[in-house]
Amino acid sequence: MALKFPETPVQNPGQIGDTSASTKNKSLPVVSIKKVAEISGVSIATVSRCINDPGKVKEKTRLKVQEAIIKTGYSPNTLAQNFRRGKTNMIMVVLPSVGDPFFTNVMKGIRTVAKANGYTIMINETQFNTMNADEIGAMMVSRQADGLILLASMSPFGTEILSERSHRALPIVIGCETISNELAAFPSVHIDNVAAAREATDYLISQGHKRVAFVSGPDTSLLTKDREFGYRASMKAAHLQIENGWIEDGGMTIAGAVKATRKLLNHPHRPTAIFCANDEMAIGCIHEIKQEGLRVPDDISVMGFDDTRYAEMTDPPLTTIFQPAEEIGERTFYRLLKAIEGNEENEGEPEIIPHKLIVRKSVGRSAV
Amino acid sequence: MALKFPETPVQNPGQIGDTSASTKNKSLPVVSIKKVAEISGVSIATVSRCINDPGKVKEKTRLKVQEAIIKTGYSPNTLAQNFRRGKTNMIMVVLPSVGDPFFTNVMKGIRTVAKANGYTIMINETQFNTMNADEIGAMMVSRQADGLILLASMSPFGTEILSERSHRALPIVIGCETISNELAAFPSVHIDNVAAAREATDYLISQGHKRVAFVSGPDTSLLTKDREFGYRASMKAAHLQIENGWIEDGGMTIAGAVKATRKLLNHPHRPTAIFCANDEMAIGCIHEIKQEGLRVPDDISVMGFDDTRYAEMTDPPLTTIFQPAEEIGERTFYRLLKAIEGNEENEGEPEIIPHKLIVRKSVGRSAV
DNA sequence: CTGAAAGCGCTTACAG
DNA sequence: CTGAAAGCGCTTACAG
Repeated sequence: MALKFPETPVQNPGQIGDTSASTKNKSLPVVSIKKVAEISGVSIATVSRCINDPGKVKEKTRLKVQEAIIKTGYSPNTLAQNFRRGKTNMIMVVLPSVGDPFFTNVMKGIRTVAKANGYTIMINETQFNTMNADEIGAMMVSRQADGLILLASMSPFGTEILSERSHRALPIVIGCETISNELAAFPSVHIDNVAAAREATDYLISQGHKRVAFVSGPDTSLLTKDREFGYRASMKAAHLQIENGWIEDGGMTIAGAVKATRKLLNHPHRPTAIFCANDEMAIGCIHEIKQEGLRVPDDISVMGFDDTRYAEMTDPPLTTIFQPAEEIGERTFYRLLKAIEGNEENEGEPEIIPHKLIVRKSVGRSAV
Repeated sequence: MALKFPETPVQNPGQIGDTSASTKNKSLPVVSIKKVAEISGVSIATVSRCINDPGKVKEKTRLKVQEAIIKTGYSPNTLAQNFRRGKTNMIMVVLPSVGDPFFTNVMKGIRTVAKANGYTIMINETQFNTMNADEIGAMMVSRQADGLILLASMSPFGTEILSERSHRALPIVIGCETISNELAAFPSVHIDNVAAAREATDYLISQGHKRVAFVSGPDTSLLTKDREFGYRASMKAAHLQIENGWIEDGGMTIAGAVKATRKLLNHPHRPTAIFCANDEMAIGCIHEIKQEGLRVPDDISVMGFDDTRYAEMTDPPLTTIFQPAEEIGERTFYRLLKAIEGNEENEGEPEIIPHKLIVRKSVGRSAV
């Protein structure tokens, strides 16, 4: 079995420490700690102390060094610091897409706690691609961050590798996403997607709906599967049948939901209510229903999931499940912090955050 | 981040490396190049060559090393590599907020070109705070990325520092945002916001509107100022007066726009058309207009800006200005690449990407 | 094709 | 309070 070596070797990396300014690239030579030491007439150790532990340095020395730092415009080479310390004080958040409104508040929560603990956040988007184990593994071993928060869906395939590796590389916490058995060893923070979806469907049924359809995400999304599972459980408990074609994949996007909705509207047994696995799809769903000349909720009711800021903006305003995104973010970071510090106590235990049904105007009583 | 991750899972990880595992933190000692060299009976230089320039190594040696790499689960310490090479192959993108739909396609464009050139993207959000020169400066000197793409608004205050710094640290390209004089030395890629806003306003006027209001972003946003400028220019050219209170700050958010719209609706000379500086605010604006029992566009017309994926979803669908977000992203990265390579030729020259007026249904003929 | 060695810029015990 | 020195893990001329 062949090892994966980098496809492109580094070309002409240039001479490090070369002080001759190139003609093309105008950047001046970067000042190192050595230069500062030289100018201020102390050792590099002392310069380092002035920056990292000023209390240990005599006032007079410190001022001398400070002056040299200002004069030279010196700033420590973070690359060298990180390398030397074996720590970056940076954590990486992996999410599906930067433009997904759901993550606004998750990030807010993460950032709040991160900032308070001296960590910088870097975001990496998968751009809707399901992360595979290799990609996550690569991040884990890259050491470019002290920990990893995974908010993106993972391909269930090959994830066993991770649990094995997890003990030799970066701490990981999984947020929002439901996790597979293979990843059960990782800490996770999320709502109970099954229960929430069940509650949503129960509500639709309580409004007299008997023909309830479900717009799901892609098969690879465990989270979606959980929501689908909750929907199925609710229907079953109410002795309602799910007809063939009532579950359509909307790909978690507006465009996908529009297509899925079109199919549902053309279904021989047209549903009276459509439960979308996220608000984004509910937006597309409502749009398509109206496009077909039908009314929401008079003709068809629509239920969303997430309660993003757009949920209140749809016409009619969307009835949906609220996920406490900010809180999930906060807790996710908190647990990562514990894992980084080696103090994570409930490692394998998922932390369940309560959700809430938000009743607005997109669900009405069934006409049939 | 270099994606170097052996495809093969580690065998018997417990037996590898020394066994001084701490009790609390379960992570095993990480394997270094030295260990691999030892096991395969070659020098670390050769191990390094196997990874970075396999062509230079004898087949037989390579296989031996490969075996040791697989056996140990070795993966190069990226921190050390980056430090040693003085290069990260990573570029950092700074944007205002994760969850802003506008950036979906900008990022898509950036990522496409970045990937093709072997760069990894890291995203940093300012979380709606205007970046100040110091923050940008800190990123620039941190060397944690090879270049910086700024998509967030910058406080105009203190930016002179940057132009000074720019010649001693990271290459920067500014995308989407209009730039101030102080930053004029940086390459930038954006649409002509003044012209686009003028065109939008001209269109409203062409539909018979004489009382046109403008919902702006915060004062710190140059981009918004440009759009406001275009609006003013159009009104002036049509000899239409802008009444006091017709320009309201909506903070670029839905909530802000709702408030701004409320004020506009209560204005003694109520506008017949409202031009919002972005789609996000237009969504809030339409919502508030309907909330007040008025119709769009029958009673009041609404114009957006950006043409995000939600523009088509509003009811009525939003008439707006299309920004070729993906193209902006591509061009922005391309210019950054040139700057990193020291080949940027039109450094100070902004690159203007064409915009387009998209007519949907939120603007009608003025009733008055 | 391979190894010994220098060195990237920093931090930190250690000794004074 | 300060300096000399070791060393983090890697890459790469240089010499063979």
